[in-house]
Amino acid sequence: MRLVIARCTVDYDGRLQAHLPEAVRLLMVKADGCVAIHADGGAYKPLNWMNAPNRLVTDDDGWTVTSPKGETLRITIHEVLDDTAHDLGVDPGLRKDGVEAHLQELLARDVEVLGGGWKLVRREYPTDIGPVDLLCRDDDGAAVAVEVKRRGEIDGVEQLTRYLERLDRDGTLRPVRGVFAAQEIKPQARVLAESRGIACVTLDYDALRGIESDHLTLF
Amino acid sequence: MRLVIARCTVDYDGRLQAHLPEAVRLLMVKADGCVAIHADGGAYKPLNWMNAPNRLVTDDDGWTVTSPKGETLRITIHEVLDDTAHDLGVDPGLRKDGVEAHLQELLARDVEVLGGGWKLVRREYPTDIGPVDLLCRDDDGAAVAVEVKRRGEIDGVEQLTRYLERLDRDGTLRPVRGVFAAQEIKPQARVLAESRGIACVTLDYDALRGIESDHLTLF
DNA sequence: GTGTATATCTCGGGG
DNA sequence: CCCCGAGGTATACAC
Repeated sequence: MRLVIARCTVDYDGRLQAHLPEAVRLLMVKADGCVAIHADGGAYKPLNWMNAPNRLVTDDDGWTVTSPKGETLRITIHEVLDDTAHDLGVDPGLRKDGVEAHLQELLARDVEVLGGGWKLVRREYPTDIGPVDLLCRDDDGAAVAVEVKRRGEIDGVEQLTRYLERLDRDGTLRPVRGVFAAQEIKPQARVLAESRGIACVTLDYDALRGIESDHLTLF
Repeated sequence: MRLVIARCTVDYDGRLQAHLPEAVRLLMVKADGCVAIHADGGAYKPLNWMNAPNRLVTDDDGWTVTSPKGETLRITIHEVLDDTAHDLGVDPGLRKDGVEAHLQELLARDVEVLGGGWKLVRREYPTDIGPVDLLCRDDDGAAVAVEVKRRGEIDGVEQLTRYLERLDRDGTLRPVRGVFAAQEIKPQARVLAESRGIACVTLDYDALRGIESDHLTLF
């Protein structure tokens, strides 16, 4: 991600036409090529932008961004006040479903729901391709990776499979079993999971909440 | 504007709950207090954000942002890779050309584009469920309600239909015809409109501007 | 303030 | 690819 603070004027011609008079602004260029021009206010929406894919050409006076759809964004740069770049890597992504987030939290508190004597090692256990929802140890001390979903579909099984493949390279964990836990598991996902030796568990959200309530009442 | 590149995890609790696992991201704090968390891709929308007004409190482990509406954004900062701040000043603002308001304005000046002898009664003619874009009288003095859109889709036809139903209750206007005017009209919208006796007109923005220019040159 | 309509809406799912 | 629907929609404007 490249961040440039510059005094600039901007002209956009595409779905409409827009013009920004000369002022100091932030120019943000992301790794996927998208460009956004931010003022120092006005919520998160930029004044002007171009979504990926597009082509950025620089010259002595500024930048020209063109998209395959025929949009053009011309940024005339009068003065550069700062210019930095950072490699952020691929983001593991947002977990946005309130129910799913809560499911993971509830399950983390009561991993014994998955098996008697199980212990939680940690939530969001990191691997180099992203975090596993839960890493546990079963009653024999064997490692178990758990993927939690609200609706269990094939891509969730694929995701867990990739994590298992990574975790299995760690000698302190190997062998790592997998558990696919969801409120509802699609038949195709169940077939795929079980063909890979991944256990499927159907979660009862209300029952988990009930368990939570019981624990809370203990205190 | 403060720009921080940091390895962080994020939890939002408000209108929903959301969680971001640990990764390197851009934290943007604008002068009005709003906070946005960007990954290195995915258009201009941040992964997570908090609009102004809000309160930002920092501690040893990160930031806590709270809004008056009871939302909280917790940013746990594991490592700071960069931290800069710039005073951008107040932006002179964006000038747009070609949005629906402009189309409506152009058409209001030249309602004869819709039919010879037509007269504008008023723009934004009020009904009890919202304003009609244009109310006109045709060459026979009959009332015509015009809905202007940049892109004519089904919901625009529904909107005009609701207005027509209201206007038709007014004895001084009844019967009221409808015209759906847009730069581009989707086939489904056209079919629905015509099935309801609503005429469709495709607008040529450049031509309307040309007409405007001609008028201007007359002065 | 509440309500309505717009947006370079964005973003994701399904056909 | 388009169509359709939801969004932590945000934003402007009228009542």
